[in-house]
Amino acid sequence: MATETVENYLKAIMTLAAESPTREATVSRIAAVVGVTRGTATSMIKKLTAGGLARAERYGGVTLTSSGRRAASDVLRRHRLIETFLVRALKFDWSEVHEEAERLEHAVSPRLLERLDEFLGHPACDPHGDPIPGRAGVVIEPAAKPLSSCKVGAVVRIARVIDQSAAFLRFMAQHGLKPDAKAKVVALHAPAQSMEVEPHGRTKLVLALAAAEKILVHAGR
Amino acid sequence: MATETVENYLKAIMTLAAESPTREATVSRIAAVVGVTRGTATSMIKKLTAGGLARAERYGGVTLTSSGRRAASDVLRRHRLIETFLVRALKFDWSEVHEEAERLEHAVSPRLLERLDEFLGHPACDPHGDPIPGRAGVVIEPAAKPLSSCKVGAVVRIARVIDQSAAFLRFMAQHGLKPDAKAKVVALHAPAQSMEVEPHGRTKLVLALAAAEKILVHAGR
DNA sequence: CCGATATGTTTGAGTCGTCAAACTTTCGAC
DNA sequence: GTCGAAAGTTTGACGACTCAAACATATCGG
Repeated sequence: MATETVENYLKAIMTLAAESPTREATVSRIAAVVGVTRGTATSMIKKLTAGGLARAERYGGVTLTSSGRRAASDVLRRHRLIETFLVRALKFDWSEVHEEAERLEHAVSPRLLERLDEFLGHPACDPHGDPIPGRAGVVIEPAAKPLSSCKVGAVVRIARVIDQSAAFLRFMAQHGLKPDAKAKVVALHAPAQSMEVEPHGRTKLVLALAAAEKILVHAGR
Repeated sequence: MATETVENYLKAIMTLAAESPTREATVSRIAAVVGVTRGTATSMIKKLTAGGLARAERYGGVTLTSSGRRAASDVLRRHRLIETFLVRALKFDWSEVHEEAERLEHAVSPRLLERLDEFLGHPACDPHGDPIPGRAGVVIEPAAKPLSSCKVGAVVRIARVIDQSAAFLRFMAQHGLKPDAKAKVVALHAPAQSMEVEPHGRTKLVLALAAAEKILVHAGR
């Protein structure tokens, strides 16, 4: 079994890869996500490659091997099932659960995890709309595009919230912007790098495009 | 915040002290409970005393200071609330929860812990009958005596099961010997170091006195 | 009282994950 | 094209925890 630290690096690499499928994960980004210096990340990545979990060429990007992907999606499965459980069963606010899950994900046994999954009725997504990998490591990434890419007048349904900082999530919830909620793009202010959004049945608000990029949506109807 | 390792040593010292209030915890026993060599335990205990969590005189026993006791009962509180939650909410068998809790106890935040406590209705005891320390670190050890000390004919109510190995707990449950269950001592075989016990409404069984020592009971009625 | 054995301590070494700082390579702006 | 900043790597050190093995002390049976 991979150590807790290794699991965190794997998770970081996989989420970075999912975040922008164009570019591979870089040492700097991995270091930033895990919260260590670049040097530490380099040596840890060396360990991952030695263990057959990742591939990296010198001064190049980092990718997971298939066994690395399997291990990483297992961590993600644990993380997201725990988040779902905390929200659904223990009535946590979705802004609180990320850090809790960050620690718990390394302490749950396979048995406990399956119990949670069953208890929750095998959910497909966590409270932020992130897909929960299956037991076999299969992730179904629902096709969704950033809110920032939507045109004025578009009606959309929130699919997923990428930025999971507590402050951002509280702000989102306050305006009714949770997964499955509907909203309309009412204006775009290119010079100000912002857009105006009206959540269904709520007062409209202004979002920086940088923020709107962290919100994935389905074309609504 | 004490490190996970430190927490485990504190827990070991406190449970050893509670187990036999006559003798102080010894280095060997602590090492055995934590699962390290004596040398390791010695140096760790030195660290505890340096940190003001324990007192130990050279070649003498180990005791917790008041702040050590507070920290230790906090760990115990977490451990036992988690066990209770796993059994009550997630339908785990009481023989399965010890190891789960052993890992989870280091990963729950104070916030999550209070949520659990509330969810469970502030339970006083865990599934094994072990008292759950209060938030302030107060432990109410219910007066109970080992089953092995009971006379023939005594009717008792199970208070607490000290031996928490999965095999022993499964055996106990199989015979209806769980906390609050009633049983009668039907015979004592001193030469064989065993006793015969009849759980209420069940067929009687033979227990080694060493095993009966690990079962605490109230004088029944 | 004495010695064997159990118990406690010290030492030297190893692993894991980390940092700071020096160093190397890459890459984009000019 | 080159030069400087950004990104990646290496090195040496450290803290936390552990072990094995040599050593010191205590204690119990006779």
